[in-house]
Amino acid sequence: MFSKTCEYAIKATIFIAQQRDGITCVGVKEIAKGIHAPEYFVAKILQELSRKKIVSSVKGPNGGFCMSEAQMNKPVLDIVLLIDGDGLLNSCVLGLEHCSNINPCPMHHEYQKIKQSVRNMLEKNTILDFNNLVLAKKAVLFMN
Amino acid sequence: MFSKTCEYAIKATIFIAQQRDGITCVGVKEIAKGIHAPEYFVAKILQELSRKKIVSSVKGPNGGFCMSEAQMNKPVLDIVLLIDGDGLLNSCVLGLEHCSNINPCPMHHEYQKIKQSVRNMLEKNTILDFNNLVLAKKAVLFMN
DNA sequence: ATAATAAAAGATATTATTGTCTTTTATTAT
DNA sequence: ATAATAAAAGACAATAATATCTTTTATTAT
Repeated sequence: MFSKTCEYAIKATIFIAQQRDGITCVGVKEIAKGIHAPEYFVAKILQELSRKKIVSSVKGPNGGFCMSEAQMNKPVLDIVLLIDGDGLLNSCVLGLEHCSNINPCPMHHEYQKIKQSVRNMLEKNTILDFNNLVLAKKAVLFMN
Repeated sequence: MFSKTCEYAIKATIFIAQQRDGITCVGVKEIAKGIHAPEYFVAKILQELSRKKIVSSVKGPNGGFCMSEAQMNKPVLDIVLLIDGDGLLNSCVLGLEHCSNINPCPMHHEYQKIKQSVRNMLEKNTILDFNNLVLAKKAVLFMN
């Protein structure tokens, strides 16, 4: 479904959103531990997320990553589009170049429904929504 | 969604199913052209499909690949499970090891619905079903 | 029987993804 | 001002996915 990079990106943002004040920073090390992901790799991903303003970053002592309320209220779709592109939502499930309603691949119509429900679920759920589940201990970001 | 290998596998079987008599063989070259896929690569994939009895193969002159009625009536899910495994249907969307209803990742419940509709669509549609669309010229296996 | 055919099997090459390490730059506390 | 900190940037390494080529084996038409 998602690339590993995208999985880490989603989990990292949900983790960062645990600091609700929008000011307190979380370092890469802590994030990597909190989502059981390779530290250097999430560092790279966070660079990209920071460049594209999905998260904010602060250098130096007490630095790290944080998110404003506005950033937390973005749909998870934003992250997916940034990292994996729109392939999941717009590409043909069988890889045809110009698959469409009028010139479809055999799976096109069946797959349209699924695409739509994927888009819908990524659009309607924000990073904050998912973080709320974690804060309420109704969901986790890693396991042993 | 699917790996390239899996996309080719699905398209190749749908293409082979165009020979409805279950006897007439189609060669790799023709299949590769018919689905716009690299010849040697589909050859490899067809080897695996043949080994697992998704398709039948015949060596020598007039040889190639064909499918019996029983084979055509298998759900596309069989191919997906063989090539990509059950990750799409059983793995956690965020990559957690033991994600479940009682110990879920934040996206778990939302994703369950999608997984279910993917499984459903792969289970209820057979290779023959999709081939019917192609025969009826209501769908294509390649584009220019 | 023999030559031609086509898949099976095995080996190799290329590219993309994932993961790691080092150096540089900006910030902050002292 | 300076040293310590932590992200940014760039380079590199390992692995997996995709793609290609060669040799072997089985089959069939002659």
